[in-house]
Amino acid sequence: MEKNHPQDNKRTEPTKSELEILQVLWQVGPSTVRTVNAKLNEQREVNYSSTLKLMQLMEIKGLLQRDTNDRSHVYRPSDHPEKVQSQVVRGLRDLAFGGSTSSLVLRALGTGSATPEELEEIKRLIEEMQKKP
Amino acid sequence: MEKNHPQDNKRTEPTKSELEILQVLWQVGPSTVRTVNAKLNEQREVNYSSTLKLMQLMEIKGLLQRDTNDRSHVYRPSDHPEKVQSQVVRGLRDLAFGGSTSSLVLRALGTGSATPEELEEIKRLIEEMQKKP
DNA sequence: TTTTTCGTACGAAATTTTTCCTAGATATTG
DNA sequence: CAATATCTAGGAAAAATTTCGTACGAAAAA
Repeated sequence: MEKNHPQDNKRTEPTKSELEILQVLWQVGPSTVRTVNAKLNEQREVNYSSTLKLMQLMEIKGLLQRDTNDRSHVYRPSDHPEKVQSQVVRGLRDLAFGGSTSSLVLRALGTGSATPEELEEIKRLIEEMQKKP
Repeated sequence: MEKNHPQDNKRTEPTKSELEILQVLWQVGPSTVRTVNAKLNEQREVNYSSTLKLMQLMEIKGLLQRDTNDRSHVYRPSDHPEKVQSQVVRGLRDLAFGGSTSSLVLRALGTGSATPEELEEIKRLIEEMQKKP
C-alpha cells in the first residue's frame, strides 16, 4: 500500500536548494539520493545526509515521488520542468519586474549569454505567437 | 560626517522581501519608510517596524542609501534596476534553467502574459542583437 | 507647557530553510 | 560468521530570513 500524499494541488514554491535537486532529476532522470548528491557535489560540498533529508521533505511536500521497492529509493519529480519553471518565472516576474514579462525577457536577453541559434529560436517562437494569438 | 558603507562591491543577492522593497523604490523613487510600508500594505499586511528594520538592514548591506538630513530618512536604491534585475535573472537561470537563457525566455514568453506590443519590442531587440554581435 | 504623534534604534522572537549527527536495519565483503 | 559499508528515519542544531515589541528622542498639536 502506498501512502497518500496530502496536497497534490496547492503546491508551494520550491526553495533554492529544492530547485537544485529538481534540476538534477530533470537532467539525469529518476535517481537515488546518492546519485543526486554526487551531482550536487560537482558544484559545491553537500553532505549526503543533507541531500537525503531535503529529498525526503520534498517527497512529503509532494514535489517528488519515490519508488520504495528497492532498498535505495528512486526519486523523480512530480511535475515536469515546464510547470515548475513557469511557476518560478512568474514569481520572479512579479517580485522584481513589476509583473512585466517583457521587462524580464529583455533583461534576460541583455545578459548576452544567448547564442545566435537561440536568438533565432526565440524569434521564431515570437512570430509563431504573433500569427495565432 | 557620513558613515562608511563597507562592501559596495561584492554585493549579496537580495532576498524576496528586499526585492519587494527595491521594486517600490524603483517605481516611486526615493521614499521614507512610511511611504514604502504603505505601498507594501496595498499587497499584504506588514508592520511598520518590520519594514523599517528591513530597510535599515538593506542600508547596512549596501543595497540602499539614505539621506538622514531630515528626521524621517529618505531611502533610495544603491543600484539601478538593470543591475539588480540582471543579477537575479542570472541566478534563476542557473538555478532552474541549467544556465540556458533561451529556456528561460521561452518559458517566460510561454506564460502568455506578453502583449502584442511587447512581443514586437522583444523581436526588435533580438534583431538589433543579431545585427551587431 | 503638556500631551500626543511620529520617527529611529535596538533587541530579540518567530519562521523558514539548510545542514548534519546518530540510531537501527539490511546488504555486502572478507 | 564477523566486519564493513550502505541506506532510511528521525531529531535537532545551525543559519538565514522575517517579524515585531519597546525605548527613547524630537516634532507637532492642544
